[in-house]
Amino acid sequence: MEEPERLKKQKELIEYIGRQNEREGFQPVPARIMGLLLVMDKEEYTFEEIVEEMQISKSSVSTALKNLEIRGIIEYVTYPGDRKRYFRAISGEIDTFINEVETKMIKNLATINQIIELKKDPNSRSAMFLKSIMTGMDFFIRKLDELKTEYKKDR
Amino acid sequence: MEEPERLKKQKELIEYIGRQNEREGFQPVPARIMGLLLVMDKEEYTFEEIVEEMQISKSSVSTALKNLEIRGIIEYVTYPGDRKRYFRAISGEIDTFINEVETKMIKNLATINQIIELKKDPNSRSAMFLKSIMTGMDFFIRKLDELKTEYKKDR
DNA sequence: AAGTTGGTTCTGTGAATTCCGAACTAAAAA
DNA sequence: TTTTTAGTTCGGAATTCACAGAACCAACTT
Repeated sequence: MEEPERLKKQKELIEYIGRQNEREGFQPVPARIMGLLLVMDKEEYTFEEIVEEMQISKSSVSTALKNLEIRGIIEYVTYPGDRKRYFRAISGEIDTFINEVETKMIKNLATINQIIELKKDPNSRSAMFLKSIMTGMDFFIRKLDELKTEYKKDR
Repeated sequence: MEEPERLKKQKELIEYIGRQNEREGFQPVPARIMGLLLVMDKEEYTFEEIVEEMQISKSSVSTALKNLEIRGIIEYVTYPGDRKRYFRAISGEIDTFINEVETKMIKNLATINQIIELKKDPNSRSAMFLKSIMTGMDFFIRKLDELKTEYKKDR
C-alpha cells in the first residue's frame, strides 16, 4: 500500500474506533485519543504531539488523558532529563477483559436475586424465569474462572 | 415483609436498575421502564399503565418502548377484541447474553486486525502485543461456543 | 358522522455535556 | 531572577440530548 494511502486509512480507523469507543461510554475526545495511541506507528505520544495531531485544545487533551489514565487504559512514562510525558496504551491482557465480564455478571446476578426476593409470588412465571437465568449465569461465571486458569496455563 | 414496605423496595430497585441500565447506554426513561417490567409483580403492562405508573409523558413512553423493542429486549402481545398492547420483558436466555459478549469480541477482533494490517512494521512492539491480544480473544471466543453447547446439553 | 381510544410524530426547550480559551502553576533553563 | 516549557484548572460558550406538549392519525364505538 502506498504510504499516504496507509496514513489516510489509519486516520479513518482512528475515527471509527473513536465512534466505537463513544458507544462504550467514552467522550468523543478520549475516545479518539485511544484510537490514536492504538493505531499509529509511533509507540509513544507526548501531550504536545497529541494536541498537534488531533487539533484539540490543550485543556481537552489534558482532561482526556487524565480520564483515560484513571480508567487504567493508558499510562505515561518519563525519561530522565526530559520533562515531557510519553503516553501509550496499556497492554490490557485478555483476562482483564474476562474479569470485566465476570464482575458485571456477578453484579447482575445480585440484582436478579433482589428482584426475585421482592416478588409476591416466587413461583410466578417471571420469577421462575429469572431463576433460570440465574442458573445460567452461575454456570457461566464458574466456567469463566476455569477458562482463565486454562488460558494462563497454556502460555 | 409488610406489603407497603415491599412495594417501596421494588420502586427503589427499579430506580437502581434504571441507573445501572443508564451505564449500559440506555436513556433514563427506557432504563427505568425496563426496571419496571422486570421488578413488578404485574407480568404485562399496557402503554397507559406505564404512563401512569412512571409519571412520564405519552410521547416519551412511546419512543422508549419503540426503542426497547428495536433492541429486542421487550415485546408486546395483543389480545383479540382489545386494542391495547401489553408489554413485557423478553425472556433473554443466558446464551443471548453470551452471544452479545461474543459478537462484541468478534467485532473488536476485526478492528484489531485492521490496526495490525495498517502498521508499517508488523513486528513492532505494539503490533506484536496486539497479536497476542488477538490470540487470547480467539481462544476465548472458541471456548464461548463450547460453553454454549455444553450448557444447552445440560438442560 | 362524530367522538373516543390508543397511541405516534414533530417541534421547542431546559438541562446536561463537551470543549475551548485564558489564567494559572510548578519545574527547568537562561 | 526572568523566561520558557509542560502542562492543569476554571469559567463560560456552544453543542447535544432527553423529555414534554401539542398536533396528529388510525381504528373502533356510538
